[in-house]
Amino acid sequence: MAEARTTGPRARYREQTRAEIKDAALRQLAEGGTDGLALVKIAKGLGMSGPALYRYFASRDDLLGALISDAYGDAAAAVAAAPDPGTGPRARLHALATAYRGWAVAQPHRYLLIQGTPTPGYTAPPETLASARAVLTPFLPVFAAGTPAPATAPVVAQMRAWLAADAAVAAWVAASAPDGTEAVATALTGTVLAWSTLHGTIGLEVSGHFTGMGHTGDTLLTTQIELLAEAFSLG
Amino acid sequence: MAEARTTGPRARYREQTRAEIKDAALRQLAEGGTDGLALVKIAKGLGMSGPALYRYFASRDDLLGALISDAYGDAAAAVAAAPDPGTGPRARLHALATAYRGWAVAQPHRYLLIQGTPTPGYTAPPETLASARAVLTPFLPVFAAGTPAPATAPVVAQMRAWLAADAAVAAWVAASAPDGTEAVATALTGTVLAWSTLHGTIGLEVSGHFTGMGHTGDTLLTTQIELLAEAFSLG
DNA sequence: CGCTTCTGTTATAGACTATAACTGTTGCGA
DNA sequence: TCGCAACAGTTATAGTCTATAACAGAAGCG
Repeated sequence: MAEARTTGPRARYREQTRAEIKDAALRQLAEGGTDGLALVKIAKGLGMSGPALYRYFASRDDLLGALISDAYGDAAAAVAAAPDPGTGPRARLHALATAYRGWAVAQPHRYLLIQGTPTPGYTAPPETLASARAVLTPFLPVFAAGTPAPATAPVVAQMRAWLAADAAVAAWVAASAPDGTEAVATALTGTVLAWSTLHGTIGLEVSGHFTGMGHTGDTLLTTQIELLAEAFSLG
Repeated sequence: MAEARTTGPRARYREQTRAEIKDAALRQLAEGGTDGLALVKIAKGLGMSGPALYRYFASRDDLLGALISDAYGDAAAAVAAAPDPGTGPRARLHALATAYRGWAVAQPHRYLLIQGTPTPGYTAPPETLASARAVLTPFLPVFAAGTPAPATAPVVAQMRAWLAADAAVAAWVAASAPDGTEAVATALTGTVLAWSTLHGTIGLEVSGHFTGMGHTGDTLLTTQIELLAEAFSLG
């Protein structure tokens, strides 16, 4: 391999082929789950044979990692593209949550990719962690102006400690809530709670645990988010 | 196969071997994840060779299904064994939630087994669904006496409709909250919200998404549950 | 006491990941 | 413009794993 070029016609063709491979992989993923993803089948589908794929992805895990990274990026874009109703943070929060759920429900297999843990000892590469953070970034300003309920005090305290210890996180949050340390801690607290709430409703829905039950993921999410908005007295 | 006997020394030996296989499988699962589970390795570990395992489990999926079913049963037992502080529903709710999280954190691989979706089109067998329901049963009476916040109205309405349409669910809930339809709908609403909350916090924690972040799953869960208790005005 | 059922074996087919060794092609610079 | 180095693709092959087939021995039940 040794540091492949980044420009020129060859690099362009290479990127295109990588994209085609990922497309085919996503199609397989959509119907067979992670187990259904077989490199040899992808290759056959693209008219090439077996080992040729290894020119583009070092291994099956490498391909999966690329798909995960893409999924985070795509999810972050979907959330970032959420409309701002312009009627205050509460409506904005609902818009963000709806956008995230909409993305997840439209492509469950990609959400499952994000949700899952490949292997117990696995730790995501830094680039992926940054993408994961990007998904949550739009939530920060929503909570910055909120007033957290007394029950959230323990989490707020932990967030304060985290912000003091980790400069990178502090910088990330401060960019979205530049109104002083208290607002920063509040923003981070609300965002983490929102993250957990989103994962609770969407994760269960996407995993099919709601089928045959008398409620929709839509209603459940809206209600949970509304409770969260009230806990922060959002206007 | 054809309807194997259920008593006698042979059946007993069979059950013991099945248990040993499942034990070995869980050990593999704990270190290698679902992908690390290889029937041939399990067999080697038990001193038998390869295909012998198929006398006890029809396939890899069959073994995984048994593990999932066991996990649900074990989780339900852990929740059912949660202590009752005796100081009202709010403390009881915290005790139930803590018990569930404790079980999940102690054996993450088994929680991931429950959480995961084997394949997109997969639907759990009825026996497993019943076990899944058993996990939530102790939560029902906690919410039966609560007063749901206005924001939960849409979910309550859907629960009412579900109860009216599905007699089995109605019977299940009524056994834990026999005070009339309104209390029944409230109990079911609270339980579903609690389920979602639990999955949100525990799922993220067990999947390792909290590592390096400045908060603990413990604090986050307690806070979320406290917010839920307030939404139902639990005493 | 013999037969049937159950448990285990080896052999084997088939799918898949991954590497090795080799061949053809293409773009880039001297 | 021509040569070569980097690259894309091939077949062959090793190794792992699931699963079935065919067969051999042992245990229990009537």
